[in-house]
Amino acid sequence: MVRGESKNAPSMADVAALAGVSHQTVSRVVNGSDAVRGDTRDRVLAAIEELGYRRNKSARALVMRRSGRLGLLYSQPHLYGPSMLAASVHQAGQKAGYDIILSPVPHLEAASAERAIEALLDDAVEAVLLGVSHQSFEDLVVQLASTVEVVMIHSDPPAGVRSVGIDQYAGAELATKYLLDLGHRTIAHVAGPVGWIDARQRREGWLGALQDAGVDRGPEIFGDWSSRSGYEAGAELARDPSVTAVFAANDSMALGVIRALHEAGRRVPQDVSVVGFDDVPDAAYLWPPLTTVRQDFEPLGALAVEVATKAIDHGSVEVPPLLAPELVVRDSAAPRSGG
Amino acid sequence: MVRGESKNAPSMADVAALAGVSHQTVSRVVNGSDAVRGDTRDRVLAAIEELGYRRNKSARALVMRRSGRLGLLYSQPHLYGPSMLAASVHQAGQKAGYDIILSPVPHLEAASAERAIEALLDDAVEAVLLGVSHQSFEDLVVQLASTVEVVMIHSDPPAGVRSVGIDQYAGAELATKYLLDLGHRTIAHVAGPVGWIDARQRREGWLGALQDAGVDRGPEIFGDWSSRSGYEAGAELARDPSVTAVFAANDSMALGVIRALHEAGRRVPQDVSVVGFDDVPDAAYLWPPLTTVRQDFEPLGALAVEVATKAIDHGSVEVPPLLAPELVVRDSAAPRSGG
DNA sequence: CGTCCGTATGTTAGCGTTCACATCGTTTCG
DNA sequence: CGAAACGATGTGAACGCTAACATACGGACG
Repeated sequence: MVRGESKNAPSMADVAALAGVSHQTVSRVVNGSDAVRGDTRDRVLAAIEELGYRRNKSARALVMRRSGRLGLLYSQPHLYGPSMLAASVHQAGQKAGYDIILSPVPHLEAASAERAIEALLDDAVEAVLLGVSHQSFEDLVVQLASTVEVVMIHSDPPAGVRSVGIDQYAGAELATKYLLDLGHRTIAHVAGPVGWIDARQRREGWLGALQDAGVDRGPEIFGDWSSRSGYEAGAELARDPSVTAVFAANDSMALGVIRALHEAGRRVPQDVSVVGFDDVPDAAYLWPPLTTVRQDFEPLGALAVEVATKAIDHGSVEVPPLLAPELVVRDSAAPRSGG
Repeated sequence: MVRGESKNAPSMADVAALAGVSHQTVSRVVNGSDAVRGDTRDRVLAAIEELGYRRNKSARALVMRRSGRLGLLYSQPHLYGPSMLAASVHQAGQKAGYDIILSPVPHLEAASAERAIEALLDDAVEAVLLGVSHQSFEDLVVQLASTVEVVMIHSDPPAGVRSVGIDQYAGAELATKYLLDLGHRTIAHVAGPVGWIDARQRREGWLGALQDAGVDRGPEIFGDWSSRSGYEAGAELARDPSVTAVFAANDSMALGVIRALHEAGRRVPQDVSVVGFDDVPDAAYLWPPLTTVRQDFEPLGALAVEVATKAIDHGSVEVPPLLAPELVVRDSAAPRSGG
């Protein structure tokens, strides 16, 4: 911007003066009231155009006592899932006429999350969407909910909390049953870190499917969502010849497992089958292409915004059914050989 | 939030009444003025605490004629780079006392980008950071810059435009020289799509390094950043036995290339070396681990915010030097065999 | 033909904050 | 010891908007 060029932004009064009407008429036009005669409206519109008028949201928020803003807190912005969630919430929010404040918290310490929530509250958001499905938030939510509308994005919400989610348990079950159907009987699990709800749900889905099939649980190793941790888990699992299949709690860890298996000379999928979770865009082009469980974040974000806006408007505590994930079969899992 | 529970949020006047002072004194305390006696300040602070008072940003913005907000427009929110950029800008902004409005545009059509910018302008951002290094923005920027401060995040900015960036040319040069040093003489390039500045710069870096070495340019194929397009390019390249090295313009495409090479029976790196760009977190755990060019988004975001705030405060048009990327050597590239 | 009503528009107040200035008590110093 | 200076606090107005009410103008109706 060239220095000194900008005069003060035009206000309704300026538009009104130019159009030869009162500021209230301008307000009516801007807000689409039908109590304005056609030619008056046209004059006002022309004045708005000429001055480049833009309604001042701060003034509006002040007098209406509503910010028109929704906040989304999300962790792990370096991962595909959270980023997509953010994008889809943003898009859905725009469509619903809300401004969305995206608040990524890179490292999930209680302190930084709480600071981020404070910032959101300072911004007077009308609802907080919590895209942080970590245990440490379950207490926080209750207290937060007394201040502002809250929607958790969560597959296993505490009772009475507004939430939306994708069914992580069902997804894990899908993956595990698939491996079972392929004839595998020792299916290891590389779990997400303790404390993460999705990690817990995926682990329980794995456990549940095994139990339903009457199959003993395979070894399990806890990772931290990173491919590095998957690699380390894979190296350990590779030493156990009874393991013919691995279900990893996300695609990154699955990819680390695959590398470790390669290095140990165990072929995927001929010797060991691997299934991931998420279906990141690259999953289909790994070597071998990764069989995984797809979650679709588009409808999730839209649903979250919908629930939030309903909560704001009617105060309803609606918990829509969990969205269903989907198994995407590719080459990284195959029938158990030599069985 | 329990319906009907909330009274109106407390205002300065409420705090003032409780503390037995005027609203102006409360204002002074909240803004850290030193012209308040210690015991008065304590009384005010206590009242703030008791009422859970929060300063109303809208009212403040209205009277100060400043929103205290910075907007970041970024495309490709599904990719690692843009997401990290967003996170780092957000963090740096917070630290600098600005609210950051993150505006991801999923599909880069002119219409949606322009709508996103309008939204940012409606939010009265004091500066727009443009994390969209696409050609189609170069015209837009000029016009936008007459309205609001603009900072491009861009490795090859138009003259006179405030910008920050990572040196894409240098990164590509690094990668190509490395392959050259390894003895490769036919180095193919899988380029990013036409129109993207980073794609252009990386391609030119490849070209430049070859030229400097007096080596003929290898085949080049244009992808679209996706692993799918990398796969398709790789399949084509695999048919050309003279190609012993491939430099892909990002890690996703590199990974697609590797899969295609695998499928064609050409070993990586024994038969063909592959180098990517970005150093996404999974790159180190692919099979084989990917040699790539790392860009660090942390300092980039911080720099962008710094330039923006300086522009707001002093109107300076500063263009700091491009940040240097770094070659990360892993296993996917090796000396040319049989040479 | 005067009254009533509906439609289009204008007027006033107030949202919660900051800024500029006014006030008041207390110290300082000739 | 009185005036000046300073430090702490208060008062009033204004930012740009919307809500509520007031007004003006016309046509319908008895």
